[in-house]
Amino acid sequence: MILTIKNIGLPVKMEKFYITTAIDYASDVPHFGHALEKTQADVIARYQRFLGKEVYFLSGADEHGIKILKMAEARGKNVKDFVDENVEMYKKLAVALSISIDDFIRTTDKKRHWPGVQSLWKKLDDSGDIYKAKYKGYYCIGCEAYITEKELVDGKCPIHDKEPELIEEKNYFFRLSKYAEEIKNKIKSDEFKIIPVSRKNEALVMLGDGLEDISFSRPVEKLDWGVPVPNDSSQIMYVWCDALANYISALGYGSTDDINFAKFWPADLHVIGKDISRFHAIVWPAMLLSAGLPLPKEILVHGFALSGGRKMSKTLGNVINPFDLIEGYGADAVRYYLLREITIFEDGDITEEKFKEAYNANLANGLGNLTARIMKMSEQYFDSGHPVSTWTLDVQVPEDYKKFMDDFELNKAMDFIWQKISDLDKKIQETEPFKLIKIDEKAAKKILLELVSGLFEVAIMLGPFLPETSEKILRAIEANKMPEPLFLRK
RNA sequence: GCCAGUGUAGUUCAACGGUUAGAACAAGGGACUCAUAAGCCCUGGACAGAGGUUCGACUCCUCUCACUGGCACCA
Repeated sequence: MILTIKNIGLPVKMEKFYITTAIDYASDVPHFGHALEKTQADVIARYQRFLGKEVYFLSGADEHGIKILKMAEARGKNVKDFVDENVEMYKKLAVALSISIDDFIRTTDKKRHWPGVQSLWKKLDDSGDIYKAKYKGYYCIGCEAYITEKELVDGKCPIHDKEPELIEEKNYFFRLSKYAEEIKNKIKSDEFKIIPVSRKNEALVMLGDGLEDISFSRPVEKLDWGVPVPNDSSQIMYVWCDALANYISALGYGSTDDINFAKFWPADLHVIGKDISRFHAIVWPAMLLSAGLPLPKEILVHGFALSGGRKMSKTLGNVINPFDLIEGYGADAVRYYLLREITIFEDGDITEEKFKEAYNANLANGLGNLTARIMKMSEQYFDSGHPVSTWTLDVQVPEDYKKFMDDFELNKAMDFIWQKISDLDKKIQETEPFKLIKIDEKAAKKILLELVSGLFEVAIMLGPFLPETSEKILRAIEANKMPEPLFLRK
């Protein structure tokens, strides 16, 4: 690419930026919500790279736990094969959506993940925050698992219609209670920042009356699909230590090669869903404090994607498969919808009708058509005498755009870009260069140059959002050629 | 149940204690033609309900209704 961007304020020293998504539970294939979170995180990662930072973008899979064991069993599959297949689909989704992850960590990875998890456990233990105690719970023999009181229907397991036994067992607990005050202060002061503010307030409410210690392991005879507790073969780690540790195990924490850990930790941003905000706002920081590690700088809690205003569910028949949509409209079109039509901090809605409407209005008629009309004129009017590569396209990224991006207001940044697109359409209408060219060639070319510059600016701003499309537009400008239609009307 | 939040045109969102409550998409109409029958211009359409505070409320308060989130060792 010959085109260069001037004046975007590249920092002198290369800053690092460590960003993560949640690791996805490999009990099933990915659904629309996974596509949402990955895409949101991807835009932030791409924007940070654009700012000149050295970005480490991590995603991964959470593959342990009783639920996965059951699911595999129900499908008559070996657990390992079962998670392998599902994880493959998550990786496929990332590729299909152009998610620019640098790394993908799996909790079943004994070489990369387990050493980190076990090191972390030992650290917590060294701090005196791990202790053995009795755990009481309702155990359903049919399920071979504990079920929560809330799951009970008339005091019975809803699946087996049997009363569960109240049993006690010994397992390890983590002294979560010890860190409530410290975490509260860090959240309050934004030293550990939770956005949006509504989630921050929720976290503070949860911390309000202190915390109870949490169960951190399970007896191996109840659950053997997980990471073993160090120095106690009778216990397997429960989800907290195992899953949350992915953020540091991926960087080599606790292994011989921890260069990345030294370089990238603490995380600059954990992108997570509202369903797991408690674990990231409270449990994870407590573990880090206990281990003497710095807390992540920020966590971003996003909403969910609904379909027709309701949760997607097979029974309702409103499930939208991300792969189908990508196949039908292309990755950038799906990204467009996820990033603009769904507000990052709130729940958003998607239906095929809405998707198609937004696609036609904004991608085909808006961006695609604008690119075609500008580039057609450019191709025609700037022929041999105007080699495009010598143009000076001095484009600054507007402050408004930067502000929205820095605040993670992705849909507003998109709105801003589309305002530009609309302005350019109006400008063509008002100045009519296609008529002017016959009367005053010089004036027409001047206007056209402005239009191409405007399109260039749009393409640059679009980079983190629609990488493929941005690239196509930049190439078209560089070649001074009207490209193939970017988005065909559907 | 408790705590917090939301409720504005068909849809998604905006705004402010005070001239005719903005925008986008969708709908209807018009002039154009560089373009993907796209774009541009014009038009119709809304403050959940009931009280109250105020000279005046969509904006503040109370109640009602609806929805959402949190208060879970569900991942």
